[in-house]
Amino acid sequence: MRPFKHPKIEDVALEHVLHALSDPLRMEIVRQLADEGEASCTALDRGRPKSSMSHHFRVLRDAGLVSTRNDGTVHMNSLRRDDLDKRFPGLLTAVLSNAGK
Amino acid sequence: MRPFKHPKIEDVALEHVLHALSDPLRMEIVRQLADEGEASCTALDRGRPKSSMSHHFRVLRDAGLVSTRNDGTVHMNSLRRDDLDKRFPGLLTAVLSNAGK
DNA sequence: TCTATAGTTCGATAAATTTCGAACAATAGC
DNA sequence: GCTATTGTTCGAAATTTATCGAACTATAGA
Repeated sequence: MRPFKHPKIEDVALEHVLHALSDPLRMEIVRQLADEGEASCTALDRGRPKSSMSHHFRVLRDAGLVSTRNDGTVHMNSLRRDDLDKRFPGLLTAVLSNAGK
Repeated sequence: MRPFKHPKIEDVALEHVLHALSDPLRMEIVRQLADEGEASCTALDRGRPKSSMSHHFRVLRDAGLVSTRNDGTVHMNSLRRDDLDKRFPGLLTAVLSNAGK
């Protein structure tokens, strides 16, 4: 499996970030990544099938929120926090501090 | 025309706010309301038909972002900034300071 | 090489969203 | 009451999104 394509942070649109975060499952994923650092896809499913999770991680990657690296058979996902803080100062902090509401 | 129903601010979900803001036209509306205070629906259309604007304003109202009051035949819309700042501290500021990106 | 594991991709279906014209409702002003 | 203005509601079509099973790919380890 080839490494994934991640958008350059300057190409990331606020609109896409907000859309990615407007799904409860994706918000929960982002929240957990913020709390716990890296995580594999299966570590964050909630009994949902792999194909659904794969879809959501792709949305998060395409929106510039998440970075995925290959480690053996496992895909480790992490929040692109530094990138996002640079591109949209204060946004992630505000969102995460209000997440779950 | 009866006054509109606006959700109580404590019933507003972050998820719905982010979804409402993930549309470029709605983001632009919110941005202008933040800049210029109240505005009528037609003042913010961009050549779009009335029914489309009405739809977007309804999404914004239902998401708790916008308040609409009746003034004669005109509907004046304003951002529920105080309510939103209370419910989601820092969120609107962060979004608006990054809007347009 | 064989097998188990992790995740992607494909295809189909269902649900939600966007868009806009047309008909309708409410108010202001004459 | 009549008319113009503002905006809503309805209905339909087009697009996007979510969901999930099934087939497939890639890697680790025995």
